Amino acid sequence: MLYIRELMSSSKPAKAKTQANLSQYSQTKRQQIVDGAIRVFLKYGYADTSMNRVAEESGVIKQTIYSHFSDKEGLFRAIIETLTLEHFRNEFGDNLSFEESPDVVLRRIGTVFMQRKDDPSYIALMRTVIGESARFPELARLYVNTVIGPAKQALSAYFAAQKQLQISEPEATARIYCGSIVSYIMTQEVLHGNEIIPFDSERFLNTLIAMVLGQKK
Amino acid sequence: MLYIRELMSSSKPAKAKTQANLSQYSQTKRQQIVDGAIRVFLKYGYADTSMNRVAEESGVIKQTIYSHFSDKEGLFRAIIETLTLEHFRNEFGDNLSFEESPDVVLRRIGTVFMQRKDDPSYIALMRTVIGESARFPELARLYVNTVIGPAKQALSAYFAAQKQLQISEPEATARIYCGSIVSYIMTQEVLHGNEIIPFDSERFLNTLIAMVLGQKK
DNA sequence: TAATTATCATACCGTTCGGTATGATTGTCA
DNA sequence: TGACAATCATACCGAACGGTATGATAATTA
Repeated sequence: MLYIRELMSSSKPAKAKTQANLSQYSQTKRQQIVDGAIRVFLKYGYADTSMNRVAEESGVIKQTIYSHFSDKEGLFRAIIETLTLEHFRNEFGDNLSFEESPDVVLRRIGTVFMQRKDDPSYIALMRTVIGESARFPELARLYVNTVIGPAKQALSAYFAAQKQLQISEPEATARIYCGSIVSYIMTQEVLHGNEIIPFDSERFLNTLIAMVLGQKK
Repeated sequence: MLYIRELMSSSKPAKAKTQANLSQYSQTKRQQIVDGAIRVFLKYGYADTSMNRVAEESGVIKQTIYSHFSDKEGLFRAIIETLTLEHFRNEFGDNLSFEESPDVVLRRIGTVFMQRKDDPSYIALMRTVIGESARFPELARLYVNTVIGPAKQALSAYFAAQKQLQISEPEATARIYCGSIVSYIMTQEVLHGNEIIPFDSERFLNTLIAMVLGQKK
């Protein structure tokens, strides 16, 4: 009953105790738990999520959760790690072409980025990671390392490579570009500023792109 | 025992029941509660703050809290409202001079803004308002209305007035300017990115200012 | 000073929490 | 099919929660 949780910690591919996987029956249950926990944790935050509610939402009994995860913290960490890694996969897929003209590239990655504002799970993840960044600083750092860092790095390298743009501070420029969009989403969606101080997202993007492309050395 | 809480709701100046204020003795206790509650709520968030802990931190008995505030939610709302209004007072004090040259003005407000990254209570307030923005959307909207809105509006008006800058989108530009700095603080301080992806704040500001001043029409 | 009012100390209420125990039931696989 | 592992149902544990009751003490005000 205990060795399951060893296999699952940080979702390593299993260590071949008897066979490869405790396939299907158990894995399915684990996925149910993860799916349900994602919904509940992202909706209510860590402190206000009860394990009873997770069990209910997952369609699983509480003991089953504790046979897959050590405790509430372990489950929460696993959930946030999973979501963070998923976001990494999607962030700057293959949008950073060095051959197309910069305005096309900047607009495409800006648009893709901006689309996240309509994804409730993205909004909820931002809120949760930030909201729990005092209690779970290591999860915040994971997010920085996995999502923000690589995105910033990739865009920074792009700016540095596009000599005709004459960008003397590629990293700062990359931070400004991404940060502006993040802040826009934060204000309009996370903080519900939508109806209070509305502003068209395309118009915002246009200004931002013009600013980056038009800056003097 | 009940009329105290009426007087205090939203800190209106009292309705002259017998006299003006229940001066000192009671007011002092209320301030103790608010001060203690600020520390506790900002540190642990709403759900993980217990009224016992607030009482302990405030040096006051639990019943005293409930004679000044209706319940835990009422206390939390009062605390966040207080802090939000305080931030409004300080945000763009008198830094938006229309007579000095734009680079001086932009640098000054940028520097003042950026200094907030070293203020733990500012960091904690950001974290709390965002973290609780699902449970307390009206507090998030209050923050937008009171802090973000006016700041954005003032800077936007400034950009519109400085014709020589040829800024065709003053509001978007104001959002980019403030949003970049907020995002910088968010990444570096709130999410503990300081040691992971360090970047000098002055260098960041220099790039941002140059970008805004140097943008083409 | 006398009466009023707020705070104190302490104990309590019902509920929910994270986590566990027990034993029956179901799925997996040799 | 039989043996074993995992999930189920249910009940329970001690602790902590938000909030209240009671009665004594200290501060305010008339």
